[in-house]
Amino acid sequence: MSVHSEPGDRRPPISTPAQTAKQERILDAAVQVFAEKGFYNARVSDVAREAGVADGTIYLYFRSKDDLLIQLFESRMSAIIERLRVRLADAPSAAMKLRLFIELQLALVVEEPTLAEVLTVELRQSGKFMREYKAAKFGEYLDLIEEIIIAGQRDGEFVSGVDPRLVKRALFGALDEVSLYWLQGRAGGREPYALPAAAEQIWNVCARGILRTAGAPAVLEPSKEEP
Amino acid sequence: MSVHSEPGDRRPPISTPAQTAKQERILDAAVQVFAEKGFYNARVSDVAREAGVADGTIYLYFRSKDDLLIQLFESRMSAIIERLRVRLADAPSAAMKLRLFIELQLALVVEEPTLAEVLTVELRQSGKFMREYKAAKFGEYLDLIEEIIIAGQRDGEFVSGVDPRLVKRALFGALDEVSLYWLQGRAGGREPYALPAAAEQIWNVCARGILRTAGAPAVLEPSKEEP
Amino acid sequence: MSVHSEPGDRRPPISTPAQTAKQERILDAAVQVFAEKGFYNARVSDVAREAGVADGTIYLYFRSKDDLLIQLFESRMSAIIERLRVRLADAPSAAMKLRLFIELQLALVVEEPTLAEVLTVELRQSGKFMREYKAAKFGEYLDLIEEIIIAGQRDGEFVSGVDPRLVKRALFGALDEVSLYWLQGRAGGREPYALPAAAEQIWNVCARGILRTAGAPAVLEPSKEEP
Amino acid sequence: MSVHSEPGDRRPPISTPAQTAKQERILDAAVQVFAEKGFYNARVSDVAREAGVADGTIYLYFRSKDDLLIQLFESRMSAIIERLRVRLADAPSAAMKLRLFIELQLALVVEEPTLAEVLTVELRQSGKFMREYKAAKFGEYLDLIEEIIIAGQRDGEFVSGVDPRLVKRALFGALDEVSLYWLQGRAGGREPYALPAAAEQIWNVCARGILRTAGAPAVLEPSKEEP
DNA sequence: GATGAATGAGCGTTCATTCAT
DNA sequence: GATGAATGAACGCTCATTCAT
Repeated sequence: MSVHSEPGDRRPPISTPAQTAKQERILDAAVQVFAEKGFYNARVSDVAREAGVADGTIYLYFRSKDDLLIQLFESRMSAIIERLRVRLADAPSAAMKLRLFIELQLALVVEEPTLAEVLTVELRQSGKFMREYKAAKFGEYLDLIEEIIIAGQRDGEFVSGVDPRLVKRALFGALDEVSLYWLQGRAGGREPYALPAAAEQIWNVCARGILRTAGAPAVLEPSKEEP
Repeated sequence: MSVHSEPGDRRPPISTPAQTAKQERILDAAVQVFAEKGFYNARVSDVAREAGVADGTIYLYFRSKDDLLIQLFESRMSAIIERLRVRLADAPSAAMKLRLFIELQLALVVEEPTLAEVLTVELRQSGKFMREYKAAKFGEYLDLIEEIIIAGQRDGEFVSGVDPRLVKRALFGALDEVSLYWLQGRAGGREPYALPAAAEQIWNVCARGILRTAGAPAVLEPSKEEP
Repeated sequence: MSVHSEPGDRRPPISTPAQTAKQERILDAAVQVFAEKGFYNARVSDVAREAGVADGTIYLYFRSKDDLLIQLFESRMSAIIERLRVRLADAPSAAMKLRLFIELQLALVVEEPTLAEVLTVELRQSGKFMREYKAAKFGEYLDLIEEIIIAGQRDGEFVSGVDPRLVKRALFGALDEVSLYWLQGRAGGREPYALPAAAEQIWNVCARGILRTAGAPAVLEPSKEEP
Repeated sequence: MSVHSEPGDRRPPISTPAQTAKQERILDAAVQVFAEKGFYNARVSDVAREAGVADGTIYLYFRSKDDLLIQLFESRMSAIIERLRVRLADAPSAAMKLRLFIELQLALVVEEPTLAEVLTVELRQSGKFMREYKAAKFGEYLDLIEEIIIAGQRDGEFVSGVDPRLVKRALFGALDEVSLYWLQGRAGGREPYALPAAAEQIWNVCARGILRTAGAPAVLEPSKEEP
């Protein structure tokens, strides 16, 4: 498999006004198929069948199977980022933004588990070759966290002793793994914890840590009653 | 394979005393190759060449390419778990154990980055089919965290408001992602943070959270000066 | 094949009106190749080259190499059985039918020696696994003989002291071996007997036996002058 | 696979006085294994395991897997031919000899079904490459029949209108196929006819044919009461 | 002589991609 | 643009054969 797209590729991505609906159909089908079988075990013809198009049609909209995964990632991440941006704008403080981010992130997993599965599990799967492509949108996503941390530190809400670049990674990893476990438990008939409750717990740990100490409340109040 | 092959044909794993060195050679080679190319993009003959054996020799020790990955995981995880257990036994408190766990975990990444790469990145890659096999050793690994949390809650060191099953996942995910980013940055010429320093920051967040509040020190002292 | 493949993945046989010509091309090629090299020594790519298609194309029409052999057998035997049925319908008596069967059978070997070679030699070759598949069409073929014997016994033309199930086997075996020898002699530059003449002799032995006895003509007259 | 033995082959067949017992053990094992799985589906290591020797030991006694089959054939056929010769010498007439041949042949199948299976089924299987090797011993075997026929014709016992070269083939084929069916039925839980009774019927057909005619007994008396 | 671990050529099968219709 | 039959490179795995011990 060619990992890197050739510069001389003949088939440029198409963006006809109405026929992009078909491109979207293919992307939706890819989400389903990749979530079910994994990227490497999914065949292009599986995606085609799921999308109700011919195998060759895939190649009118995507350069390759790899490109399908990349565009899937770009497309879905853009929507998620946009949505998060809008929602986060309303939160009055960095703490509230961060808490909301956690809640929204896990809510997304509940609302669109199939998409979440592909984004969390299968995107890692593509290993080496995805890393270059992933960077753009994935970095933008992570920057949402970083911006919150930086703002919180600047405004004195957050301690300054932590590197925002580290925290964004750690928080993303925590949410990702918690989501993954929930998704897999969902498929395997296991139900370890409710994701909304998990969001609250994760926030609490982020906010106050797990050490029991005098003079500091162990848990923050729920978001609705926040002053 | 043709219609005629009996299911019982499978070559059982060998465990000759001295020749198991060859099995180990193959596993080491697999770590290198899978880390470099990813499981799905690695060919069995790549592993054979790296191990300095013929292709067919692989199949004297492993049932299939999949089995090679599974045994790799089992073998390496067992060693890591054992090592962690021994080191953690010395720590005097749950807090110290947890801090040590984080440090040791990230130290492992620095010491054996190739192994870490396979364990964090490529094992997720095998997607659906690895999940069953992964369970055993991976669960054992996660239980190391869970046990620390439970003990800490029982002894009053940790707050009781968090589900240990959730925390173990979240912490693992955080460490995993932080490791992954460090590993990838290493390959890509990027150097975002030193892993030992990252361990300290992660511990601080786990311990005290990121909220700046009066009456509680924002950062815990480094481990050497810990009472 | 890897662990992940669903059992239902199998490509079903296609039966597009015009493209079935390609299936026929492949079967013809398989007859040639199997006759020349034998089933086990023939490679799928040999058949593909002979048919003028790519290797993968074989698998658009046949599930496996084994399936190719099975379908070859079914297809060619069906045609032969049909042809025999039509020709045998005209024969006025059981004796004439049996004689005609022998003649037609050996004539087929002369007309289509390559096909005959595969049918007599190579089909036996697939050993254990063909036995189940062979049963259907092969049994139907043998029943042509059995029906003639039974009718002849019922009508008093044939002696009743022989088991039709035995005779059909014995006659088939005799014809098969005689054909095989002729086919091999053909390839090896030997010419032991003309097959049409052999048909007459076999019929004579079947009809009257080889014992010379008074009161019964040792040989029956040729079929054209039969009253 | 190399079909033809190279003239430069290094390993000449061995015939140490006592250790030939091991060669015999291997041949016996080969009979069992080839009968069970077929020549092409049997592995050399299967034969080695059955014989209780190491894989490599096979190659101390046989040049190749093919050679093992050839020597198996030569060895077993020699024994059978010798045995038949001795028994046939006692028969007083050509007719009695032929009848005895049929009886002995089918008796052998009952006595040593495994050997019979290999000889009738699996030897055909080796297709092209066996043909050259087969000739010698197989021809000698067939000549037993031919000699009987020729003698019978010369002495006026048998009609002269049939080619002995043809009859030997036809009779062999009939016996072979009848044996094969019996052997397969034996494995498949079917029991179509007893082989001793089949011998009598086949002899009757050979002797007198199946046509019912006045002035000639339809069935010959059993062998004990033969004048 | 006997062993059996090691070899590596060989092959059946898959599937991303193309292109004639 | 859409199709899907055709392509053929690629790869996992097998097993006859060898050879160091």
